[in-house]
Amino acid sequence: MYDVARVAGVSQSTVSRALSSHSISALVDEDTRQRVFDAVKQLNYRPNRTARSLRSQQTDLIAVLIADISNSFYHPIVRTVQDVADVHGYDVLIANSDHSYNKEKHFCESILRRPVDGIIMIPYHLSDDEIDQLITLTGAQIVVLGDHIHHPLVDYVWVDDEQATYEGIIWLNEARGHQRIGFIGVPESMPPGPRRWHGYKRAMEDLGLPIEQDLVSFNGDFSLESGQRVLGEILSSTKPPFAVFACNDLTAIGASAQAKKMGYTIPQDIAILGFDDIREAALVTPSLTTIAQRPKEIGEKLTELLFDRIENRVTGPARQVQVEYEIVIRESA
Amino acid sequence: MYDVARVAGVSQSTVSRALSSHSISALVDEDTRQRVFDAVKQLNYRPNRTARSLRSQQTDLIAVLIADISNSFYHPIVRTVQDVADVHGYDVLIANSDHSYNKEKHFCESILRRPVDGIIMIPYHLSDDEIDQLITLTGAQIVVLGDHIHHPLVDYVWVDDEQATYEGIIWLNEARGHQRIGFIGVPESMPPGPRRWHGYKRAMEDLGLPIEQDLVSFNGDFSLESGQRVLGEILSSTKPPFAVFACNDLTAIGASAQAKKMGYTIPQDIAILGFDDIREAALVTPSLTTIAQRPKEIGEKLTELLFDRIENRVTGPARQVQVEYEIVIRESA
DNA sequence: TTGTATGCGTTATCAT
DNA sequence: ATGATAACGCATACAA
Repeated sequence: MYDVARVAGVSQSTVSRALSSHSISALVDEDTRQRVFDAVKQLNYRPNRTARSLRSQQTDLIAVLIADISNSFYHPIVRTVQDVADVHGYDVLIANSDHSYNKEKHFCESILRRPVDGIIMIPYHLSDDEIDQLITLTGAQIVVLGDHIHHPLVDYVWVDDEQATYEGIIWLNEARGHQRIGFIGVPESMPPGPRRWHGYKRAMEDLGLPIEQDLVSFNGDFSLESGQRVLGEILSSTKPPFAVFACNDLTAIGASAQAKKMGYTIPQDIAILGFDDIREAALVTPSLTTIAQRPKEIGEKLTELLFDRIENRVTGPARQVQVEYEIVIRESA
Repeated sequence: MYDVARVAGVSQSTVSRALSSHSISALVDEDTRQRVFDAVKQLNYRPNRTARSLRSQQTDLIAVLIADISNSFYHPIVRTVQDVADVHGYDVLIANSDHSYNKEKHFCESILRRPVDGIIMIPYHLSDDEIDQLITLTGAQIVVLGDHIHHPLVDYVWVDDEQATYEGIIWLNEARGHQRIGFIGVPESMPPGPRRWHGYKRAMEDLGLPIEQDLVSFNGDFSLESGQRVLGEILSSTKPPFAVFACNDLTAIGASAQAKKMGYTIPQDIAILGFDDIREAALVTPSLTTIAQRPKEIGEKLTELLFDRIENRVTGPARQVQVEYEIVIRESA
């Protein structure tokens, strides 16, 4: 910057002013600005973001915490975040939580050392208090996907997956005639799991259907492998025909593969309903009937909410944005 | 740091020394170090990485440039990079090039503004000169996947996909008896494309088989959609039976879907051979016969090479690491 | 409108 | 072994 200043025949602070985009015009003479720009070009000068960050306490960096980069559900979300962030001149840090509370805490530690301007978390196990601490300690804006948070400054995007699951189960009964409907879930500590479980339970109650213990499991972990394993466990204690709702598509696809491997026909012997509508859902055979989320829209909303706050367009209380879902009927149920 | 110094009853510079990990022991008295650590704990102090970066010219940040986060081929690679980087205390920036030269240049621009300690590029279109410039301008270490670079300081990991493709084509003929073998490729500007094309051509020559123009296309772009489109184009100008090699699995899966949609049977009417062995390859029906790469190993090697240099264990001339491939025989060919 | 001077939180050089 | 002190490259309060 000093070099630029020398070439342009001005002081370093004038260069700084000329280059700082937010203080548009007014602060520096048009003629001076031009000289500075010429010098910048001539010297091929680039501002150093590290120095700028140190001084301005702003990093032009956002972090995205997802469960796992290899779960396709997150791709359209992350990709949208990356693209929008890029337009705003921001870079994107991506970390995986593997649905683990410990890794989320680890993530917070990282963020404490390398402050970012904004954080997007999907999903998250942190308590309101922990989120609050993260905010006050780092000064970052936070937006999340999910509705189990109530912090005055944390905007969230949410999908009513309790109701979505409810409707899915009702549909399995009313449209497909299933009486025996199972549930492949995850431990209570994995956020969207319990909500979907409640939707299932409510639906079964409203339908007057018994919940068969043999058809219910919380041993999944959102992975394809866990779907295979859990369906195997179920089949070792009870026999088809039945239908089963899997907490996400990866699990559903695993369950489907396992059922096929054990010689059962889908959906005749075992009907399977998933959740998410990831790309693979349409690719597998039989293709997966599932409750579709709209990840691109989710990504857009999250990023919008975040930049609204990062760029100070919004300072008021937490906002909520709901994104729709829909049942996509394919072959597995 | 000043607060810590006050509590520990030492000077700020002593705190710095006590905390700087590379200057192990020796520099500061064990007793003093302990007092500092206690103070750090008591005050819940965290070093500020931005300030550290400004001073040390080291960012503890690496960037990974991939084509597209939604292509599963990259997931195990990226995930490995993230995990290893985390162990080293590094954060990972991820950017998408969409196989576009312009976006790669854009990426370089970003990196120029926000220096990183290391860069992993897969794939890349940049010329040796451009890479060289990136290195001298940013001081970053660079490692790449692919062998079309010759820079004295850029280590690379490579898979002999020319030979892999060659063997794949030979296999289609010798093991499966195909005489008519097509090629779904990409424009010459997309790095691994040409290498695979050469492997195909060499195999066809060695087999004494004619290359039918109607069965060859460079209109793909590594996407699923392009596979559908290109196979449609091929089918509009010639009729099965034939076999076709697709430049990557996504394209192969698209082609497979299109063939099925148009009423053809795989592999009887149209046999399909892919490249990569992404997770979906085993999931689709018919499951995809493909040339498997070892993405996890690729990720490990890339990260190893990179940190060897970042952490100054290696300073010599560029190293090359070759990773194996193998044909995975499933149902599509 | 421009320049001077200061400090953001570290690391590193130099004395002591 | 420790403590002053000077950068690192920039943004900004204040003075001119």
